[in-house]
Amino acid sequence: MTTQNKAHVGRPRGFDADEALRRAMLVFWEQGYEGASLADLTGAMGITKTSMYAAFGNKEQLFRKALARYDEGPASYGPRAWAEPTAAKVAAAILNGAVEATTDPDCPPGCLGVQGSLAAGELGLPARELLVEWRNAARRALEKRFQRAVDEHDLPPSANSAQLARYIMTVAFGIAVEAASGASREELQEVADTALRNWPDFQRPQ
Amino acid sequence: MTTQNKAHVGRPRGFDADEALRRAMLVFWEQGYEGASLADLTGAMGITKTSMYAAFGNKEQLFRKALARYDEGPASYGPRAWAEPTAAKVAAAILNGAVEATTDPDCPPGCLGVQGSLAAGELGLPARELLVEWRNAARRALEKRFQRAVDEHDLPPSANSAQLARYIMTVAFGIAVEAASGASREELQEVADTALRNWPDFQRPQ
DNA sequence: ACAATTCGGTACCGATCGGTACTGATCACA
DNA sequence: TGTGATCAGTACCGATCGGTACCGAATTGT
Repeated sequence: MTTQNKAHVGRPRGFDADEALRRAMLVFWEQGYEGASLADLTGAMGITKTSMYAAFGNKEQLFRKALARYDEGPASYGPRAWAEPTAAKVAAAILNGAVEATTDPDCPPGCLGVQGSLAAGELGLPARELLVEWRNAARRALEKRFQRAVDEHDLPPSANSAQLARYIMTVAFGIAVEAASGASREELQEVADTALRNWPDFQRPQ
Repeated sequence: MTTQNKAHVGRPRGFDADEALRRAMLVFWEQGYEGASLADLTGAMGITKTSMYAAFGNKEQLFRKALARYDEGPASYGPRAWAEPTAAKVAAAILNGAVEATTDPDCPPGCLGVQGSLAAGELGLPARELLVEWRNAARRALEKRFQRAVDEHDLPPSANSAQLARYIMTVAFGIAVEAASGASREELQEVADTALRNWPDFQRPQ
């Protein structure tokens, strides 16, 4: 029923569930939730439809687990960024991480959390709402980190943590769109550097 | 065969092709190319499947025409922005226009050129590539406008028109993603204002 | 050895996909 | 008023959609 080991009765699983999930993640990443058929998924996972249903539940739950896997892997730069000592370094780590992750030659260009399901028909609505929440959760976490920086006098008292977080996330998501449009890592790194020049510390008085 | 008037023989069309195309555009905008079924489209257009095929060709051509309609309507702020007298005003018009268009209460949130097809399966590849080209064409037009500003000494000689254009387009596309995530017009206007503060004229010497 | 249990695979489910042949009604032109 | 062209609609096409029942084979604890 789950991917967890349970009682040791019966025939053991004949495939690597983690590796299969990783491959499913790549298919969702490249083709989106609605664009990835079960035939595409199970073909890439190297298992049959029945094995997929037994191991992961159904397509929607497979997508949820693939997104969790994405969080632990390609998107893990996010939590690492929040641990940076200063808000400026946090912002730089987010954008640099976004550039790297969206242009990783071993993965599809772009971001699963963006292109996995940005618009969807009726059947794809749960996946779309899952990603909306995923993106907003990331933004709220960044806002929280920036607010802490204000409280610690790392950012000036005039800084608006919600506004800064939304700006950084907007650039990060825009980088993901540009990567999906074929932009290179170098080109997107310039975008990230340009965006980071617009930081409160560097800002001239209005 | 086309939406144009031709010879005046036979029974005339019984529906407004322009209005039908507008409604199809809204469906593609909200549900994406793959998420919009022919039943969804023809239902919203108020016509039958045969009428749609006779008037627009097929689903892919309907999408192309819906995108052209999007260019003439909701995305028409782009060419208007390029006509602004200075590069700074061009950039502001682009981002302000993006904020308005992606949060128009009469249209789905976000941008058809982004969420219409950012990732796709095999059947949706033509639509995806069409939008990749659409986004890159917009960026190249903006780059051209900025290069003209450099030539006219509106922008400093050190300005990199390609880099600036990609930065502005990245923010615009990020705004579209944020709008699709539920961000309000006011919140996104702050993002646009923040991004515009990062303009060469305002930049402190490095 | 036996029984319990889970495996992976085939075959199939009803529904929907994009697309089309055909039909009878409806119009413009002569 | 013919007459021919085009309309909108019904019915249907093969293929694929996500999902499931059932199967013999394989591996476990007893």
